[in-house]
Amino acid sequence: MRNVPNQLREAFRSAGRRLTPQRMLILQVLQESDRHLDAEAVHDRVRQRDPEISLATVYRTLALLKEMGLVNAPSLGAERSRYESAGSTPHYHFTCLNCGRVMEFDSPLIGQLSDELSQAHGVSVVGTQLHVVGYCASCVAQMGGESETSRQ
Amino acid sequence: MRNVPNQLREAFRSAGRRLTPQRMLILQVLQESDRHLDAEAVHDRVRQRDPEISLATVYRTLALLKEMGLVNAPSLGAERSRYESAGSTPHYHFTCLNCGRVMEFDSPLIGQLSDELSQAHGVSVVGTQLHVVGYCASCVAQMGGESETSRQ
DNA sequence: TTACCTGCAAAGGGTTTGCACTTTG
DNA sequence: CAAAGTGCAAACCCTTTGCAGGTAA
Repeated sequence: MRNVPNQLREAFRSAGRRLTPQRMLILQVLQESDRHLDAEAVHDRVRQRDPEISLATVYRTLALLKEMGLVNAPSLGAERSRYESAGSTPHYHFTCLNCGRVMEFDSPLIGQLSDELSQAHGVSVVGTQLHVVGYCASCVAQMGGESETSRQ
Repeated sequence: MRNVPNQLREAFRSAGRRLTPQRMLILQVLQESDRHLDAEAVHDRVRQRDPEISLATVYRTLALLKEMGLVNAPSLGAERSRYESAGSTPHYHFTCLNCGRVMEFDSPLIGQLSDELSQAHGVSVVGTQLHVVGYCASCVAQMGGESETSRQ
């Protein structure tokens, strides 16, 4: 467990977490992969180097890494499915990671994006879905200068 | 079961589906709600008018309505969570509705969109997720001038 | 009349957790 | 050493499904 980037060591230390071989391995697998992996895929790859590692540890580690900001979970807020009646104007969503508030918005840029995509790749766009996550104005204000990353 | 918009009737008829009271109720609840509801929330509301309706029916109906394009499920592809190492360039996806091919792309417009959102609403953007669906170039060519609209 | 639907209850499948043992710092 | 982490297996929870009895068209 040497040859570990100090930055990484430090990230764990300052978060009061331990840098275990399992965690390093999982992080490594994610870094080496160029595509998004689900927990099971991570588990499979990790087991090639450490057959003992459990799926539970993979889940726990992914959650931890995500919390630490070392890993992104594109399907952020992997909450249950939500539905809305169609037919209304297309709109996009912003979800606050702190308070969970969902805001809808729209922008002409999205139309531009469709056009750009059509022209560049010759595709025919039927629909777009945009999900932005971050912190809403009031949570930003409330958190002020705190450097703590908040839990979702 | 009269006073039903003919358009709706027709939508079901042409899809070879039946317009049952349960389905109408569910659709109605979704239309009346201004926020996204998960299956359980839909179930709760629907039961206020028909205590007999089951959660299974709600799930089946939501799937059907989504398939018919009458309902949107923002969390498209409610697949399992996927993870990627943070720090890599953000990328977005285009999925072809015909052949299923997935293409990744990127555009500066997305950055602009974040900026726009930040300025307009004072939010702090952490990440964006864009999913575009449509038909890829080769499928468009192959399908030629067919006018059928496809389901999302 | 007959597909298609519904309710019920059980099964699925991804994710989380309790527990006893191990390991990091 | 004490606190954190791990493996295992059971528990969870949302969602799906098999079945037998309804029901729209």
